[in-house]
Amino acid sequence: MTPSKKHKVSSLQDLADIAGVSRATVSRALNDSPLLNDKTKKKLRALAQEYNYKINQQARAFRLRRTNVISVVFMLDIKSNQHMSDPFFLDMLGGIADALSENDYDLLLAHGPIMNVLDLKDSRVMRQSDGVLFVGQGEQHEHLNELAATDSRMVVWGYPVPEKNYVVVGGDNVGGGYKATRHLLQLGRRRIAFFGKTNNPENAARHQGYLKALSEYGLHADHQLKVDVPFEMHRAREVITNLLETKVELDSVVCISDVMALATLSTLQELGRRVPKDIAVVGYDDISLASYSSPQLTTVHQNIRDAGRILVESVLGLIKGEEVQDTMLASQLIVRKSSGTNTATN
Amino acid sequence: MTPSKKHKVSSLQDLADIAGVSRATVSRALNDSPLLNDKTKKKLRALAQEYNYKINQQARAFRLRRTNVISVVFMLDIKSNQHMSDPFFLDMLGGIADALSENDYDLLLAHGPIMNVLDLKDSRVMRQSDGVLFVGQGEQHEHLNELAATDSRMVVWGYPVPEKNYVVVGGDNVGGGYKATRHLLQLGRRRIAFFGKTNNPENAARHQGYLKALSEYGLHADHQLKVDVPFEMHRAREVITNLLETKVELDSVVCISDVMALATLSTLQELGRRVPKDIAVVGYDDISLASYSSPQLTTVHQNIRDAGRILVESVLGLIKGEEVQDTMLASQLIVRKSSGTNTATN
DNA sequence: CTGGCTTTTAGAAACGTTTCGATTACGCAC
DNA sequence: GTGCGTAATCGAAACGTTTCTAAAAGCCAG
Repeated sequence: MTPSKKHKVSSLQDLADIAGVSRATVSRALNDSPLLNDKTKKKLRALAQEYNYKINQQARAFRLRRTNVISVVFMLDIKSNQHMSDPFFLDMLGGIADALSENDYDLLLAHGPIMNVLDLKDSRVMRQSDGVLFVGQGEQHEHLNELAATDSRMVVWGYPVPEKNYVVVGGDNVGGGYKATRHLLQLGRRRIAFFGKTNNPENAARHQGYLKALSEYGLHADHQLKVDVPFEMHRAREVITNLLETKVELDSVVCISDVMALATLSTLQELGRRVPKDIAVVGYDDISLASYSSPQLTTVHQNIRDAGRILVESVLGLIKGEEVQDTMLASQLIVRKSSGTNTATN
Repeated sequence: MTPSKKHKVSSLQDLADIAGVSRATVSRALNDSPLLNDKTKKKLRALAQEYNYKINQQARAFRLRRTNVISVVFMLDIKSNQHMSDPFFLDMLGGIADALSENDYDLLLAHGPIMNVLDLKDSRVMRQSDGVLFVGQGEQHEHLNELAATDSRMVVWGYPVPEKNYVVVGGDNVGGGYKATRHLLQLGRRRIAFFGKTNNPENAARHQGYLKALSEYGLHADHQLKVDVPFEMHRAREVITNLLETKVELDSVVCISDVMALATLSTLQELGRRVPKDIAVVGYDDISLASYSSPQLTTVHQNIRDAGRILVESVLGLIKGEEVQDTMLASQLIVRKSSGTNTATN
């Protein structure tokens, strides 16, 4: 039933011996070289199939100096205790993984937290793969820049800071922050808080969008309304509780991520505030769990599948030696009401 | 400032030439071979450092027939539209990644959904790595068994079904399902539903625990209360809404996962049921977002970090040729009340 | 100083692939 | 049938490592 395995075939040479050709010929047949005529190719491929011969990938990688592997590094914010369990990362990872596999590349995961990106410089992560994708910049823009100086086959998900010399793919963070804030303003809210650290370029850009919307409405930012809410649930709860106790006036919140928005939502409800009646909450990322909360979360959506595809295309482009441009993906506000009906606006 | 790079050193031979020794000696120095005396080792290592020489991992992998890479495959349930964004997977992935990096291994991610595990047989995923971890069995126990017949360096997270011939690490699913259900029974609930498909061994075991608890209280299961709730939010909503409209009596729910529990929670609240007063909900997995809901979710916790560590230890054991036993990790019920105080019970 | 032992280093082969330059086979015109 | 140009295949080298076997060096007793 299974193909006969008369001999144990474990190298091109074995197969060549059986076929009575040289191993160069077999190699060419399997790599579809134009130097071989079709009949020979077909014959040899059939033979390979019959003997269940599979090429030795290690030997191939060695010889070709190419692994067909891309590393992915997640830049977590350690200080504010963001851990990898933010579903946004998983969505991103899935998008990247799909795009890679479509291009016949594998994904090597470098798990954080990474204190200093430069430590990666000579690690297997960098040298065992053909290119690297960084998800997020954290506070390490300078280090990333330095790394890019020696190894150019890297692409970063984040925000294009001015003096960078690496390729960036990112969402429209300014626009996203702006739309989220404008939405609240249009609903008549005026005391809009901003929750989350702005210690990395992406978040800073979102905050910039927030400021822009405020100023369009002739408001200026109240520094009491900008709060560094940590990612850890119980600490977030603490901070928010404190804030409300200080009697700072507050009718809505723009959050740096959906996870933070969900923490906020839960805390507010426990403290007896009605959401969105007393305090409205807007998130960022549109993780699938954002629609699982009650009320469902209004949030800023970025197309993560596109992001993954473009990140992959960009790094593969670099590998091929192409000129690669930065990309900015659109951000879209998803307005959800507790009724369960979804609307998208711009 | 940086170490002088007089020559470009790109192989052992180059370094050997500089040092005036053979490349065998350099290789031994870097691999800490007992055949070399310490002085020579020290000298050569210093030289390697000075010239910033880094060993060629591809060549090494080729020569040693060992990659120091472990593949991880997530077995998603495609039919019920479970996608990878379940944070449980990310927690698991993080645990595995940490344990691997402690052992100086890298992680190759095989992204699902995989229709048939046997398709992986000759893929790079299997052959480019030293071993494979499967997270979940899905409905593919038979295929996994078949795969294990040809390649024994695999470990599966799941439930030890009787005729298996692969190593299994898993939580105490029967116990978990039992504790969740008993908790509700102790609170006086009697009409306890079970939400989720039992088409894979893990979930089936949880359901078995559910039945066990019921029978201890002299109840037998009402088939109307066992509901195949899909993972997709809007479909879950539909199914739950339908269930409630049929006027089936119902005072609580045991869910197959936290994600499903969150969907249930949200739907019930939108339909005007009070949770937990009218209907209590218990989840499974203890994802970090389980404490972000309102009310916070009571759930069954499994120590994912331990799980990752044991999975990794098991597969590395297999690689070393050791005899590896199955492992079952304890499950712990985490009781959360909306007050925000957490309690653990057994 | 020599012989024999142990410790240290060298030389060479091997892993399986791709590819360059060389050789053979083929088809066609004369 | 010979010569020639082109198409198809072959042989050998190379990639960088590890490790086996052999050789050299060092040490000590006599």
